[in-house]
Amino acid sequence: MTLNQGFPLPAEPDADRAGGKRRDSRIQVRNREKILDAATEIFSMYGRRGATLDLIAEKAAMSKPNLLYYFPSKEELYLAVLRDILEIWLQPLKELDERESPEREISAYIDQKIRFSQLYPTASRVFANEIVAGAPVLKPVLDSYLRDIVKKKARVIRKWVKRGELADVDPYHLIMMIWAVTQHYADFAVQIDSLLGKSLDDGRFYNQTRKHIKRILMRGILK
Amino acid sequence: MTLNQGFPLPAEPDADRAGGKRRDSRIQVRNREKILDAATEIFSMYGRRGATLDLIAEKAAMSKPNLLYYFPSKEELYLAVLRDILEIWLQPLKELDERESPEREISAYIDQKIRFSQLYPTASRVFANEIVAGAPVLKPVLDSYLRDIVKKKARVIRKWVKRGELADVDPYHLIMMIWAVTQHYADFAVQIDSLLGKSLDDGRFYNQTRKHIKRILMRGILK
DNA sequence: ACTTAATTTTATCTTTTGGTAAAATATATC
DNA sequence: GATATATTTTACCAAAAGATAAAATTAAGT
Repeated sequence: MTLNQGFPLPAEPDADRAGGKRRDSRIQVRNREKILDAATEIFSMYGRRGATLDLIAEKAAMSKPNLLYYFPSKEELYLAVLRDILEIWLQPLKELDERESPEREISAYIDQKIRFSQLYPTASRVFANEIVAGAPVLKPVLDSYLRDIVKKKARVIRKWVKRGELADVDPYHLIMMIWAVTQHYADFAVQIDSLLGKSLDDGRFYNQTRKHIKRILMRGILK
Repeated sequence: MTLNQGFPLPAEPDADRAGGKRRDSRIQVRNREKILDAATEIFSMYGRRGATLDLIAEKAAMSKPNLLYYFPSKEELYLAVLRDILEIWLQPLKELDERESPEREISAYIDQKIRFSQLYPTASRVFANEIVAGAPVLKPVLDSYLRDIVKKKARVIRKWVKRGELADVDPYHLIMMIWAVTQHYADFAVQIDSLLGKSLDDGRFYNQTRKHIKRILMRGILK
């Protein structure tokens, strides 16, 4: 889990690469990934401010200065983590296609969102934490990039409504609702586990959840 | 906003009151409330670990030692905040009554939940933060108290299904869905604001949201 | 007004934390 | 295998943060 290209978050200084020094040696790649994974986990539990480099370093099984050799500061590390998450978080939304039926597209969208919750629950929690905290870092991205994508997709949904393929729903509220429900299973996983003793890791539960969400939501919005 | 009696969270030492010293002077009450409000706000933004006594003291407009005169430690303060929140957070669920129609009861429940999001968005965020972080403090409560209430209410919903008043929905998933959607508007308020430029403070938006959620959800679950 | 108890302030201490410097070690290239 | 470069470790620092002690101030009860 370490994608990341040209993302709408200020990219790392990245002075090299263009400059000429070689980068991305095997060990470089391996360690950066190890750190990003550890950081994701720690940030998901303690938040941006509550997380400490000591904890992250320990989880990544390396010394703190060593960690700082790869990421110049805690803030930079946090940014790197967010950048990775945002990319995969956004992907599914971009794929909503008005030329297909809303039944098929929205169903597929829900599938992708719940899949994300299953595959990257900690990442989802880092993102949730950032937003709940008031998006101190992501606010600019929400205000520009995300805003544009959502606006575009709201238009798609509105088109479906006009064509009479969908009940008269507000596109924005519908999107919020899908986000809320699908992310809930990752973000509030402890609660789910306490109440049901289950998690999305359990394939049976995953499918039951997926189908249940889709059934209620689709029934609620299809004509 | 400072209820709190006999809550399923370890109560503060509270050595006095029984002992004999007078408590709860006017100033005592006022300051504890001032602190709890400030703490709620700071904890909602920075989480349990990220929040600092300095920030809370500043927001409460008093010195840090003065704050510690009222709450013996940061952890105790956090507990006090959580205790208050949990009480009002749980209330609505307890009221689900099988003798009434599901249409009426679930509709009322959604109303109460969204009301909570409107009235106590920061409290909702503190709670969200605690759960997203893995419920380090609330886990025992989730595992016992909440579990029992939810189990009881799941039974109510199941009864409605059996009576044929409700579509064949899984009670737990339904409750999760309602929580997810209603809390989303408080917990992810920044995101909503970025995308729609609206918040539940806006009465018009509040009602539109409420109706929209109810429309889709009720359509999804009623026969 | 005077005494006692409650509240607030000032000064301070210790631990934690983000971060640096510089030496030591490992890796790659020739 | 020598040399340069990349990586890791050790030792450390300054600021932040939770907490305490004790003095100073304010409020309450008589």
